[in-house]
Parts: sequence; structure tokens; C-alpha cells
Amino acid sequence: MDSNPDTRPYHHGNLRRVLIDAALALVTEKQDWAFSLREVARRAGVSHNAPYNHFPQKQDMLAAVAAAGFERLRDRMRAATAHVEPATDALLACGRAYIAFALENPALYRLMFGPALASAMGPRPTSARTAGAEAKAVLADIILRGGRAGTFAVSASDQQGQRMAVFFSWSAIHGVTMLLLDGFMESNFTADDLVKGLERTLLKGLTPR
Amino acid sequence: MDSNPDTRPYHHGNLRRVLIDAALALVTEKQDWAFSLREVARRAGVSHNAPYNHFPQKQDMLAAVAAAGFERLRDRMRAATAHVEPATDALLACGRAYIAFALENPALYRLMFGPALASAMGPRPTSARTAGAEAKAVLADIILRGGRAGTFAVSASDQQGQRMAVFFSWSAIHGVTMLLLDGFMESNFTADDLVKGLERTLLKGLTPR
DNA sequence: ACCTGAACACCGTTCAAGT
DNA sequence: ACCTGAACACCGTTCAAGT
Repeated sequence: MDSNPDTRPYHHGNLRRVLIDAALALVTEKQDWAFSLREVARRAGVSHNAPYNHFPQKQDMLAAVAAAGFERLRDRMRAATAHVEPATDALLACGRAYIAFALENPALYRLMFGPALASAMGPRPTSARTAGAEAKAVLADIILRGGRAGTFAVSASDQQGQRMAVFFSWSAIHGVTMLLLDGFMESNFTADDLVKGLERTLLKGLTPR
Repeated sequence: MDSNPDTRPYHHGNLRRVLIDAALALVTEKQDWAFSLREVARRAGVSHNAPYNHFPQKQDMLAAVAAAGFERLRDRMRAATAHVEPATDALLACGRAYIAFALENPALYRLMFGPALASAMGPRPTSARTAGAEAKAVLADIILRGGRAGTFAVSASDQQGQRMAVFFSWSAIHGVTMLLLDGFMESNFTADDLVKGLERTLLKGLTPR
């Protein structure tokens, strides 16, 4: 907001948030998640060392941006599926919203599943992983709902079965999304083909026989 | 081989291959695909500019390494599925070999689906994409075989249906693999759970009802 | 045709210093 | 507690020069 060095206070106040937003804007504009810390600092109007007061390493900033991406994705999934019944419809709507988000923000989506997670495979849960788990929870809600209503073949008492259903549903959506972004989907597929395939993949393992 | 500057010929002969192998070794050793061009050159015992005679940009070297990775994956898939009958067994064996490869070479697998493809989404097919298509073809072979034998519900005449089946099968395997590498799979899943889930995901959409 | 060495602009990170 | 500026080692890329 206040980028004039004469009026800008020495202590920024909420630099952390400003830096994350600047990074998000950079990723979106250049469609490349490989931004430099210095460029983000320039965007935010601070010295190239100011970020180190909020992120010990560049990797931590990447993780924060990835977390912001997961939060946006989670909100999209929630908005697309709230109060949608039956659960089969909710699951498909969730998948469509998920893919739409990735197609609108391909570089951000790659960042979310890329460097931030790759180097954070240690025991401590990074912010990115926590935010990812929240997006996953939206999917879990839908599947549990469907299980309770008898729409899906997952019993409310079989917790391991529930976890498996959630994981493999997410896998299916994530796999389609990634191969789509990577250009491995035949270009003559129509949007209808995609929805039909998603339906097949997502529901076939869940619906009672 | 001949790293002694006195006996090594001025013209290397097969520097391109040597560079790719050095990069592969670096990725494997450091478990990080973000190697530097200069480090690869040092490994190969040449000046930091020698690679530019074989790769116009660093990105092209990344693509070449990714292509080498896809070739290895393709060979693994072939070895695990050649002469395996029926097609259901071949498909599951393929999925298991695929995941095993990714777990043994996580950094390489990330590279294959990461920066090399991300920046090469233009019209011209990069070496990485071509090699990826070859790995995909192994999957396609299995599914076509199963279709002809009546094991899978894909008719030999419905080419679009075949392509969809291949794409969504690959998506399922890729999605499971990626979320696994990213640590989004519950740690209490056993190998049996994984195989069971794979079976469900891969076969439910393909087997005749 | 293939490789080298100097040079350039840029980067992540550290450190002492300012407010 | 938060930010700045100088400094260091490193990087991708270019260019003129060697063989």
C-alpha cells in the first residue's frame, strides 16, 4: 500500500503477509513458481534481507506460498460442494472445482506439490502439509457423508476403509490434474470425456455393487 | 573414464552422454533434482561452458535427464509385465513396478514430471514428453491386450474409449505415486492396503460388469 | 565442431550496523 | 523486534579465443 519511503514506517507491520501476496502475484503473472527471494522483496518494497525476519530460508517462503495455495483450493472445494446432495454429485462437483483451480493456477498448483513438500519430508509438519491436509478433509467429509447415507460403499465403522477411499479418490483427481497440466492428455478429449472419465474413476470404487 | 587432463583428448567424444549420467548420479546422490549446470560440468571434468555445446539451455539438459528417467521407467514397466497373463495381473504388476521405481528414485521421478515438462508446454514435443509417451505406451499395450481378450471392458473398435482407459489408468497410478512421495498417504497403510486400493482403482473401471 | 577462460548480471545467505 | 547495506560464494549465460 504505502510504498513511498518517506511515509512508509520503518517497521512494516505485516510484511510477512505482503511478501506472500507478492510471491503469489509473481507466480501467477510469470506462470512460473521459480521466483527469486530478491524479486519478491523488490515487489514488496523492502530490502532483499527483510524477508529473513519472517522466513529463515527461502524454502520456508515457498512453503508459505504453497500453504496459501492449498487454502484457496480448499475454499474452492468447499464452495463447490457445500449443501450438494447426493454425495455422488458432491464428489463430482468437488473434482471439477479441483481441476478448474489447477487449470486456472497451473504454476501455483505445481508449487503446492513441488519443492515445498519435496524438501519438507521430515517429521515436523510444514505449513504446506497442514494446509494440504485441510483440503483433503473436504474430500473426506463428502465421502463420510456418502457413507452414512448409504450412497457410497464405505461403512461408518471401518475407519481404515474410509481413509483408503479418501486417499484413492484424491489420488485419482490429483493424477488426472497433473497429467493434464503436463500435457499428457490427448488433445482430442472433450470436457465431457473428462467428466465421464472422472465419474468412472471416482465412483466405480465407491458405489455399492 | 579418462579424467586426467594430460591423456584426455581435447574433444571428449560423447560428452553429452557423460553429462546426462553425471546429472543422474547427482540427482540420485543428493536426492534433489535442483542440480547446477556447473556442478554437472565439474563432475564430468569439463569447463562450465562445455555443456553449452550439447544443450542450448540448462532446461534442455533437465529435459534430457527427465527423458533418461522415463526410459528407465519404461524398461521397468516392460520387464515387470512382459508375457504376464491375464491382463489384470499385468496391469497390477505394472502399477507395482511403477510405484517401486518412484520410491527408489523419488527425486528423479519429481524431475520427470516437474520442471522439464512445465516449461516445455509449447507445441514442439520435447525429448522428455516423447519418452513419457513411450512409458505410457506400455500401459496402453496391456489395456489393448486385455480388451482383445475380453478381460477388460474396452472394445477394440472404440479408439476413444481405449485412449480414455489408458489416460485414467495412468492418472490413477501417477496420483497414488505422487501423493505417496509427498507424504499425503497415511503412514499406517500397509503394502497390502496399497495393492488392494490399486486393484480397486485400476480394475473397477475396466472390468465388465 | 568442440572446448576453454574471462566477464556480467543475478542469486541465497551471513553479518555488522542502524532504528 | 525488525530492517538496511556491504560482502561472499555461487549460478546461468554470453563472448572472444583457442585446437
